[in-house]
Amino acid sequence: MPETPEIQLSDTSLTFAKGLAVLKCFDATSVTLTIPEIARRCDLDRAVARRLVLTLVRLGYVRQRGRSYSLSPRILVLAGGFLQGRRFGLAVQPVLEGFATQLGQPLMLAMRDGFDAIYVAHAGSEGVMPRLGFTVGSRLPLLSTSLGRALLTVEEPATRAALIAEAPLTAWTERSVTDRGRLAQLIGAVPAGTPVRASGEFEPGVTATSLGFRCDGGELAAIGHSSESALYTEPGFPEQVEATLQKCAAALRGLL
Amino acid sequence: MPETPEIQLSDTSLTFAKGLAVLKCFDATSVTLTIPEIARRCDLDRAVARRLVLTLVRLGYVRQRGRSYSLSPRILVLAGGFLQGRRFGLAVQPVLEGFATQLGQPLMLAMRDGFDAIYVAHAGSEGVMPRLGFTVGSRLPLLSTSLGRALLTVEEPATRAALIAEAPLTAWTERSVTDRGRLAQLIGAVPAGTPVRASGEFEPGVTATSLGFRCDGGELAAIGHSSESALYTEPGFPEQVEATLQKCAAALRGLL
DNA sequence: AATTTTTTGTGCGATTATCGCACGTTGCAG
DNA sequence: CTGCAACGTGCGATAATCGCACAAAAAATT
Repeated sequence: MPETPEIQLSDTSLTFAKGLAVLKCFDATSVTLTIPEIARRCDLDRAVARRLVLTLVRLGYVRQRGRSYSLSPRILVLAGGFLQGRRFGLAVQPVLEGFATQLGQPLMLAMRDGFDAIYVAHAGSEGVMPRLGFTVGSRLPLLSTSLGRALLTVEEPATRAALIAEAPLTAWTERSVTDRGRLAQLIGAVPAGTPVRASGEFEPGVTATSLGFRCDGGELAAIGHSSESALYTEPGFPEQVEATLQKCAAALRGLL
Repeated sequence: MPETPEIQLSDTSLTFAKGLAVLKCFDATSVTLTIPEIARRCDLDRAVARRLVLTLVRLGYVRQRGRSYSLSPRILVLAGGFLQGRRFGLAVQPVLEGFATQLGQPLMLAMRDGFDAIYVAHAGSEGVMPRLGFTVGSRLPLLSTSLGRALLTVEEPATRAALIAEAPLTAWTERSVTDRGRLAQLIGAVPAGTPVRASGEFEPGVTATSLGFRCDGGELAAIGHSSESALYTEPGFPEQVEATLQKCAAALRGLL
């Protein structure tokens, strides 16, 4: 199990949970939804879904256009609470930008959330974003990306093993590693702070190197670099990337 | 009134609204909160606050560390639904990046949310972000920034007047315009598509130019540029900025 | 260090907000 | 124009929520 909710069963608010499910069902593929659609997706009665959606409308998180509903930019304010509270704008982003321009290559930062790695920041994004369409909040598969695997290397051994055993394992390309045993070999026992490389497993022709690190506050994160695989054949390039990642991790360790 | 919720009173879920208030009270200045603090901020009974927070913990939106609670990265997934749904990663960001590098200057994109302008994207952020600490989801005052005022210029005249009359008006610097009458002169009657400039009103020594636009889908947005005021004395620079903003707005109009 | 005072965590019954059925309506297709 | 299906919404029964009261912990005071 990824999180340890310590089994707090029924002193949680059911209505609130349903409401959050409604909010969550506005995802990347569902820009606008009608009330019946929402009810079906969340397995709610139409009347219930209606009341919850109207609550979101009244509070400004959702906009109504005729009979269809869509998220309003206000949802970003919630994310802003997280980002600004941890000083992503003031402290993290500048560090990332600095090392990205020094390396001349994009860098990205991710944190784990359950079975996913979540994109939390990036710098020098000219190359990577248009191709993959990543934004803040994008979810990456934990086991099929170097960022995700790097996050695993700093996890407690028990958690690491559990995640390798249970996290979804999809074949994205023909080079994807789909054998959990092989994954355990790759990242099951490496010491924390080992750079992780993946070539063409998630996206053909793209190689990525990532480094997980444990922050002073205890938070886990991973920084990564992604570029065309060809670049990695240039002498010294992999070493340069890894050195930058190490320095960047060291700089970020105290900030989060 | 900014939004028109059309007075849907009591077919909204009270519990859900309270839960969202709890989620919202984790803002930039409150990274970690205890249950009693949350209860006080949201004016809730401690037991109620507890149940709502534990719900957030169980669903993974909040992390518990001893007696204090803080947002988890999962909150970004909600924002990701908005960002990816509108193709910010795939379509919007590349356009922004393109024009930003062409101009050699940072560009930023904002949308209105009530009395605030909300930062939704930026490109070429080396200069502006470290200084102001803006992130996706940052809230800017509508009347005191060029981005905010540009958003007003594309609003319906009635809404525009209402916002000029009612939106908060804080003096950020000594150059801030704090007279609503003067603001009405500046932006109350200009035609949609007029660039808006502000010099040192929000931040001393910084001049910003912004342009509001109405997208094909009806969404309102504004793109802006911000730089040291000195740059604007170079001949041709203001014109170059405005031309870029116009082209960028035209390119974005069909995307949102 | 011991005691007082304040603050916090949580069980339980009354009450109230919520659920989901039912009906009336709207949009769509034949 | 008619029939059908999907949708929006009032209302009573019911179950989830509220907030009090108590216990425990922490903090402040003596």
